Amino acid sequence: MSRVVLLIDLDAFYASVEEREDPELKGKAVVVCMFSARGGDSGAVATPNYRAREAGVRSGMPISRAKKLAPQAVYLPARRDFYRNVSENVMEILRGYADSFEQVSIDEAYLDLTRSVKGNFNKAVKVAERIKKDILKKEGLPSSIGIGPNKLVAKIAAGMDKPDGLTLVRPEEVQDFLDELDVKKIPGVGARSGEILKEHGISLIRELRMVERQLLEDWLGKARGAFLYNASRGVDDEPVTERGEREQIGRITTLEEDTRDPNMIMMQLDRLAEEVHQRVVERRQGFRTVTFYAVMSDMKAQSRSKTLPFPKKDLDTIKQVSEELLKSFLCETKGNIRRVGVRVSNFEETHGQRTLLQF
DNA sequence: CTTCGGCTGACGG
DNA sequence: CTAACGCCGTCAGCCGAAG
Repeated sequence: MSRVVLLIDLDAFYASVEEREDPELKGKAVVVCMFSARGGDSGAVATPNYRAREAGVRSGMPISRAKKLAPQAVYLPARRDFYRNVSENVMEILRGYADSFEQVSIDEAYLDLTRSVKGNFNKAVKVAERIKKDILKKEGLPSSIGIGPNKLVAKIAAGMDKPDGLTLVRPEEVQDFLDELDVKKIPGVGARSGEILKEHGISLIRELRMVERQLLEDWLGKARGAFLYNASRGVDDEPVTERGEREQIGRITTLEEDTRDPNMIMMQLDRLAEEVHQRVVERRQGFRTVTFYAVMSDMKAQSRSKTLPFPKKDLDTIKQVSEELLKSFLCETKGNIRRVGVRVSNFEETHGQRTLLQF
């Protein structure tokens, strides 16, 4: 029996939450922004609502550019903690419908319904309609749903009819559905991979399907090549499974001005370290790796990391190691820094630590 | 040989 | 003025060193 997989995507999530909170925004173009510490319009668009998208505003776009396209829009600062809370409420609702559940981001989740609808896609559509009504009623948020025999197809289907859409792709329809789509519709094919495929004369999934696996691996790397070989055929065996805990915890910020003054940078780094530490404390494990991250004036990113012999969980370790990494970074690198960040990873249980330190 | 550590870059929300 | 521009997180690839 075919699997039945749903991908639920909350439409323009941040903007929809703001619209829900302030009815005055209804009917207006709304752009939720991440403003940097530089003041003015420095920063990027997090989420434009669909009205703003009509004007050409897109996620990730500089705010200054968005304002040229949509000067009349309402520009709001992102309230991420608030959105995270709303997201948790929505995810709890969704979980209740699923045989198995996988949250993939703040606004997206996969549900496997194979058992509960006994492999019947018509029933799955009914469930999807109920889910959409449910989150609209309980949380006041619109959503789009894709239904397919696997995560890949469900995800692409969800993007076909937004906002407030519902798209079903039955197993027997998968190949026809995919064939005429642009390869960039495949999740994992972004600007770079799309460019490489284009250079080889490939723009449609139909054309991608004609390429030998080995060739795709040569062009795009072993893993991506193999993935695309399967994806072009609608084949995806990835199970819908609950995600574990984060593997990295990090914070990054934009400096008020580009600099390479260690004192200025350390002030920010200490602040970031404290926020990272707060989140580490909520976790029962310690980290072994600390990474210092810098974006230079030319926007190029670099990082330096250090792995400790034993897991640690204290603030001082984060501060001291990141300072040490910053110092050596400044020695080895020229040019001013625009953004800095600190990240911890490589989580491990700390309990065995004492005996190992005895030596 | 495999695994780990360090780093970069692509990708997505 | 050679474009502008956040803040997350995941994964793969590559390289050299270590086991």
